[in-house]
Amino acid sequence: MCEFIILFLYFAAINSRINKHKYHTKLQFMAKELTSRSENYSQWYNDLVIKADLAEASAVRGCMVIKPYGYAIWEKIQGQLDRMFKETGHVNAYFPLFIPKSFFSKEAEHVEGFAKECAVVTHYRLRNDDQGKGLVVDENAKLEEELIIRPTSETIIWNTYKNWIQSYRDLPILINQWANVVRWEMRTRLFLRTTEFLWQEGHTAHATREEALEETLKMLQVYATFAEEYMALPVIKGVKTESEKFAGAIDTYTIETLMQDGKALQGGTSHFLGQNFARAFDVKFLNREGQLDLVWATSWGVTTRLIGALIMAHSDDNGLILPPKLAPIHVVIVPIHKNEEQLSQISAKAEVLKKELESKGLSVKYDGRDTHKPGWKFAEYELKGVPVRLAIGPRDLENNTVEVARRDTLEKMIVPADTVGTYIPELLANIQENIFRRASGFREKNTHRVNTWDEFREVAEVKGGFAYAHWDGTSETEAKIKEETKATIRCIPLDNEPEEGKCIYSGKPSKQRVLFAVAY
RNA sequence: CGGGGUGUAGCGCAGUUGGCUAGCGCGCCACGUUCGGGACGUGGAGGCCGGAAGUUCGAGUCUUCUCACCCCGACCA
Repeated sequence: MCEFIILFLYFAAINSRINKHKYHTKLQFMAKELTSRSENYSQWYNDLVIKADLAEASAVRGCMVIKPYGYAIWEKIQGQLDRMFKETGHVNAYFPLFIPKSFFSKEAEHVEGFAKECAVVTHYRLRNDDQGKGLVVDENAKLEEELIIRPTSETIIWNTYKNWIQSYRDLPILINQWANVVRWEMRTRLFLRTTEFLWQEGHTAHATREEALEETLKMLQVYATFAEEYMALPVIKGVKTESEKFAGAIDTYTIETLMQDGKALQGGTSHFLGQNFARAFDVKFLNREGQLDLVWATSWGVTTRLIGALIMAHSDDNGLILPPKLAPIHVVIVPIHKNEEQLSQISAKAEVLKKELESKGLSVKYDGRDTHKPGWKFAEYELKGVPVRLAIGPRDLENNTVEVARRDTLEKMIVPADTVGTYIPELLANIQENIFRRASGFREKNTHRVNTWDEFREVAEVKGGFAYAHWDGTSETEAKIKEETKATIRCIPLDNEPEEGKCIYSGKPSKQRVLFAVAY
């Protein structure tokens, strides 16, 4: 308690020192060449992915190259999620990219759901054509059984689990894998929907229904915590309707997020698979009572799509805004100098600050390149969403100060150089919080409780955002609503309060509101 | 997979009723002056005009086919 008070007073003292030197400037310039959100939101997104150097289209239709800066964000996401999976008792493993076609047909709903978008390997050899047509498929090298490139791994995994499980003592199995999957999509967009994408898929096996259900919800909560605390993205947890659930699941749980254009984006899913896959692959175990029983299953995943969510939730017309906890670079230091001598003095000072900040666990980049002017660098790092920028010029050398600029608000202030080591970590925490608060505020402003069909249509077709509305619980009504407005039921929220009402479409009685939105 | 659009230098574009050595801006390279919000000057490099076939004395330009990408629908994380 005593330490706490001392610490508090210490920070208060620093803050008052900073305030003396503080000035605010709201910057009005626009980043060159970046389409504004109001002009064309979807173009803004495309521009941003390219200009921030996150990814680009590849020579392969529908597939992207994730560039180093984009991949660095994915590595931050992976790193944190992997820690959280381990903390909840999971281990990593790896299963094959190829799945024998026959495995797929074993679970009826599952095939039904994925058959339309599978890439299939039919041959295993190429040869040089005798007629000079170049390299051709060797028809003599046809596979006995075609291989599917995994769109998801339930089938190969449950085929394997069958051999691992004999008794309740072999359970639970709590495995995750980091992998790539392929789903042959017609229309693709960088990060949001590509033919090949990276993801993580957890596959667990349990002795009881209760335990599997608990696992499903536990991992949903891991995703929700990750989204809110790391991505600074508020989520709504819920369960999918029959028509929106995973092919082969009993229930699909989801975290739903809202993007700046008013469209919803599913951030992660956790499936309660019941005994469906155990039945399909004949995975039985001897329970404590000495009876054979089918194993209970879950699976759960998030994909590189999260990077798309990160971009669309927070960024502005100047470029990316990354939450500090997922930013590859926390702080960039830019020198401002008139000559070589000044540059070397400033560099020396910058290196000291860099070391100090790095000792606090921050990732710091000093950009001492002489090939670009400071203004160019400012714009560049704003485009890339680096949360904090320090600028050091001759005036700062004289006054022993640095200029601190925060990316989320574009505010600039002068602070004493000696306080940087304590001030910056605080500022980063503050930015993380502010971004989350801003996204939450946006979501609140764009969440509507609607009671009539007209109100509903206005949200779906004009205003955008989430609509809480009564629904009669039938797939028919759900399909009609989608057909007429493009809005879908994102989920039935877990924290729903029961409420008597009438379905906005059919007028039939309803016991609760469900969450509707037009979605990505 | 249906409807619409675009392919000319790394990127964004111009290129006339078919005609001479295919241009412009940005970027790139060299040198110099600059550097507290995307600097400027001078010089330079860079093109099988998406690909194939055809019409023609002659094709970036006309015809056919093909491929890729973008936008709108159906499908999806």
